[in-house]
This record gives sequence, structure tokens and C-alpha cells, in this order.
Amino acid sequence: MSTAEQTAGGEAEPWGEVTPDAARRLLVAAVEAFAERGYHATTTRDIAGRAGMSPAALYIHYKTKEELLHRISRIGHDKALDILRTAAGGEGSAAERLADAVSSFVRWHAGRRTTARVVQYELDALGPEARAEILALRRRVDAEVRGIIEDGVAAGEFDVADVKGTTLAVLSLCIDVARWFNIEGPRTPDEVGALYADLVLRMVGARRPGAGRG
Amino acid sequence: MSTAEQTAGGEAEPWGEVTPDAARRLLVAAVEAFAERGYHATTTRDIAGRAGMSPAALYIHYKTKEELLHRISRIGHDKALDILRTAAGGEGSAAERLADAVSSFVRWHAGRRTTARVVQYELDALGPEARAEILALRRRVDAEVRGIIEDGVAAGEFDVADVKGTTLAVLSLCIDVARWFNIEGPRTPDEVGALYADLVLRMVGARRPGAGRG
DNA sequence: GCCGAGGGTGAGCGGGCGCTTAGCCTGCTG
DNA sequence: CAGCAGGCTAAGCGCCCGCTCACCCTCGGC
Repeated sequence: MSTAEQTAGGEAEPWGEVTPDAARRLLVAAVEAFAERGYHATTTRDIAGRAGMSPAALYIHYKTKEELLHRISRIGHDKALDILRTAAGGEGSAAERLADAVSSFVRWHAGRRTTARVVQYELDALGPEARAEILALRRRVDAEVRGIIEDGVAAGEFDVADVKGTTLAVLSLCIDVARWFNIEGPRTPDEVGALYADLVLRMVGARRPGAGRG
Repeated sequence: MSTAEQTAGGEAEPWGEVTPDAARRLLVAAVEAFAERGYHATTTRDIAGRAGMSPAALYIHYKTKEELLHRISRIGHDKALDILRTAAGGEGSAAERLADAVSSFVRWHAGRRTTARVVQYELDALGPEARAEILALRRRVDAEVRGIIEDGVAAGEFDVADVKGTTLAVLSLCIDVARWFNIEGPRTPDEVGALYADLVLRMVGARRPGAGRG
């Protein structure tokens, strides 16, 4: 709570680590454009225009259009991994940590949907090297969730026959929020997070406190 | 089992309804290209090349590149809806019908992953009219699944607090299979279908026959 | 054998793409 | 005040895009 990257409220400023200001404006414009129309359908002229600059200005701060996507993807995956690590490393039972992980992960995908969309769906637009770097981060994301589920199984809290498959399904469920959120209805990110945490606890066969019919 | 669109084995030939032969070859080539690289990153030269034809040949059978996507999306959604309708209209308890719907829907998304990818992720590349037509089909897909869940709740088979939200989550889980399948591991479509049917029955709080620890 | 229809091709048009270059404008240093 | 570094722009290069056009080849009907 002491750096310039934090607001007065203590909430981290999104993209606060991107400097100078013009580079951040371009990156935010790129996130919006990529999320709306996809990486390949977005032109450098569109990005620069949204940031209120000329097309050439983009190349002062980024070497190519792909570098923009790479930076967005890298920062976004770091944030997603950070969210899961915080939840996985917290106190409490495996069920509590899993519910915390799912609800916060889903809240991020819903609340910062434009970013999440780019992060989750534009991976294939990256070149081989950048792609490999991002895939390594995704493996760590998977490992965090699998770790919680394994803890729950070992503690007898969960009833899961296929840990790898269930981990995949849980993450898949959360990630797909970025695809549909705000299209279907009037749910808030908090509501979706709570609903999904409950559904995931059912998926792993957790004995939920106070759950049951009525 | 009597038309030319069926193979000897009784399995419907994919894209069998697309004639003449050259139009079907172009469409199959387009499905592969769109699935691999995305609609906007695919060129008409690439599609024609995969079909073994010159770029100009495409325009004998299709007015624009977008019409190709529209036809693929339309046929794919029809097929997906057909799968769900068959399962939803079958005999048996709500739990049996839901498990059948999920496993067959997932099997399609996994087994025909290239088609499913295009169908599920390239919607935004369509123009407003085609998009609206496809969205109407998606609403019917949603209604089929919601119908089964409502039946289960009414019969006391399921324990679901938020029917709309749970329907959304179930469909979301199935659809996302098209994104990750064949990337992560060596599961067969049948295995994923069975796993997902089990997970979904847990999500709706169904009393599964023979389920439990050990 | 001739003809018309329809599937196919080679060449290429207009335009928009990612990206570059030459030079301007601003503000800091001394 | 001169000198200059860095952020920025107008103009535009070379390329490849979706799509078109003039023409050709094949084949069934009479």
C-alpha cells in the first residue's frame, strides 16, 4: 500500500505497472479492441485511434502489434495466477480454499471480462516463444487448483475419482465465464462467483456446511 | 437410414447435406482453416488451396467468405440442437436424460472439435443478420437443457437453487470442451463425456445410483 | 458435330494492412 | 539563449487481402 501503483483505496490499479502513460493508454486501448473484435480483426490504426494517437505512435512504445498482445497476456496471466495462489495458500479447509479460489477467479473473469477474454482466447495469435512462456504460466495455474483438490481428497473432504479431469473441468468452467458474461443476463461478478463456488464444491463431492434440500 | 446422406454404417455423413462435391470440399477446408487459425486470420487463398482449387473457385459456390462461416455455423448449431433434443425427448428420469444430453453434447464437442470450435467461437465474425439467426438457435439449445433441469427439480430428483444460472454453467462447461480438448491429454471423447455427465449430475444435486465413496 | 451451360482458372484491381521514415515540437540542461 | 533527446506525426512503402473478370474446358442433348 505504498507504491504509486496502488490507489488510495488500497486496490491495485489495473495496468499500473505499465509506463510511461502513453504506453499504458495504448495497451488499454489494445485490450478493448482485442476483446471486442479479436486480435486479427483489430488494426494498429484502430488501437492508436482509441488511444487518441497517430498509428505511428504505437511503434515508439511497442516493437510490433504482437508485442502488445504478449504484454497483455503476460500481465493478465500473472494476475490470474496471483489470485489463485493467494486463495490456495490461505488458511482453512480445502473446501474453504477451493471456494475462495473459484469465487475470486470467477470474479476476475467476470469483472475484468475484456482483459480475461484477450488473455484466455487470443493465445493462438502469439508466436511460438511467447506462446510457450504463457503455456508455462497456465501449467502453474492448473497446478494450484489441482493442489487444493488433492489436499481435499487426502483429508477425506472431497470425493473425486479423476483429480486431473476434475481440475480441468473446474478451470474450464471458470475460464468460460469470460466468453458469456454480460451477454446473458443481469448477474453481478459477485453473484456468479458465489454460484460457481457452490457448483464446484458439489462437483468435488464436498460435504458443504448447511447444504441439502430445504 | 435410407438417403444418400447416410453411410452404410448408419452414421450420418458429416456435411453430407452440402452439395455439389466441390462446395463441400471448400466448406470442409474452411472448417479446418477457421478452427486452426481463426476466421479473420484465414485467407480465401488458404481455403481454396486446402480444397485443391484456385482462389476464384470459392466464389462460384459462395458469395463471400462470411457466407462460408454462416453455413458452417448454421449446420453446426442445427446438429448440436438435434443432439440435445434427442436426449431431452428420450425416455427415463430427468437424471438419465441430463446425463445422456451432457455426454452426447460433450462427445460431439470433443470428437468433432474443429467444427465445434468454429461454431462456438467465431460467432462474432458474422454480420448482424446471420448472428441474430444463430443466437436464436442458441436460445433453443439453452431451453432444452433448462427443460431437463426444471423437470428434475419438479420431480424432486434435483436440488437446484438457481435453475437459469445452473443451466448456463452446464452448457458453458460442455462448450468449453471445444477450446481445450486434445491439448491437455490423452482422453477419448467417450471418457470426457462420461466424466462430465457425472460432474453435471453432482452439480444439480442428483441422487446418483451407486455413487458415494469407494 | 455443334452448342450452351456450368465448373473452373490466371491475372489482376482497389484497398487496407503492418510498419518505417523524415522531420517537427516540446521541454530540460547549461 | 543554443543544443539536443525523446515523444509524436504526416506521408507513404511494399505487401497481401477479398473479390472480379475474361476466358477455357468438359460434357449432355439433339
